[in-house]
Amino acid sequence: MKRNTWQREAVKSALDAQEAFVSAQQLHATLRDDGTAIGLATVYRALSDLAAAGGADSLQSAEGEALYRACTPGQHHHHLICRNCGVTVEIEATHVEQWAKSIATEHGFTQPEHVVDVFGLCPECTALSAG
Amino acid sequence: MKRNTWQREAVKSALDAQEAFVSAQQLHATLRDDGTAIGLATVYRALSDLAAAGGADSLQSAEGEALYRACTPGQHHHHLICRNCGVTVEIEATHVEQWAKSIATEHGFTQPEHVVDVFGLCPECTALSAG
DNA sequence: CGTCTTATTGATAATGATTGTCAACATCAG
DNA sequence: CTGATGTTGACAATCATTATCAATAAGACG
Ligand SMILES: [Zn+2]
Ligand SMILES: [Zn+2]
Ligand SMILES: [Zn+2]
Ligand SMILES: [Zn+2]
Repeated sequence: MKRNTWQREAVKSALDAQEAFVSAQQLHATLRDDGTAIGLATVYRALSDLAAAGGADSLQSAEGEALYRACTPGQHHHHLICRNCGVTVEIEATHVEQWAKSIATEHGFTQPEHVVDVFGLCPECTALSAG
Repeated sequence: MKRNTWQREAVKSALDAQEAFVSAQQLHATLRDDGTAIGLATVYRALSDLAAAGGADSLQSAEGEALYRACTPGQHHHHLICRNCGVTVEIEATHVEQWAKSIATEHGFTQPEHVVDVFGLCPECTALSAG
């Protein structure tokens, strides 16, 4: 049976406070800086559970790090992510969903899943890099 | 100046011989099994260079491993990949290209790039898992 | 409230892919 | 051929993530 611990709550609200995708390491550092003594392994476990339960989205950075972000549960969506500051916008991709399904079926593939992410420079980072 | 070595050639043709995405480790093992004595670090370097030069596609497995596959240079495309055996089909995604560009522009993001991959079970693996 | 079962924690070790190091080596222009 | 230097490969180092496991604490039950 699953128990409620302040650790899991702490991770959840620390994640809610982020507006960008963050790694387990970063979130752990943030928690520690805020005076929350919590184990690194616990943060990993909490994030993993959150993602599995649909309470968080996860993706891999270009370097292979696992990044997490709070999201509205039950809503399938994708992300537009600033590759400089990490700020993230949730986006709908209805056409892409259907395209992915049909392209898989066309080739006889079953149980299709898809990875769809768009990376770019957000307006602010664009302005900075142009300066 | 860049020099030609048999090692780089060996990696390139070993990659050409694969019909699925493979990791550097796997390719190194294959080469060794074929009697080609080559260093692991060299395989990593060769694959990295190949991908940078556009001679190979790369993606990250769900476990975060970097996987490579030979591809036709200059051709932007995406992949439909069997999550069981790794067999891969190159797919066009014209609509998705445009969607990615416009969704980025809509939100003021510049220099958009995108990660689009479809995973599923290939016909053969579907048959096996159904048995 | 006290007790008991057991899920959870967290310090630490272990894992495993990838990268850095650097002396020995091989390529190729001259 | 020969020298300058790009490349190799064995090995160590990194670094994110996972496994261990004794100690802890949640919460069901009486
Ligand atoms: Zn930004
Ligand atoms: Zn989708
Ligand atoms: Zn398959
Ligand atoms: Zn594309």
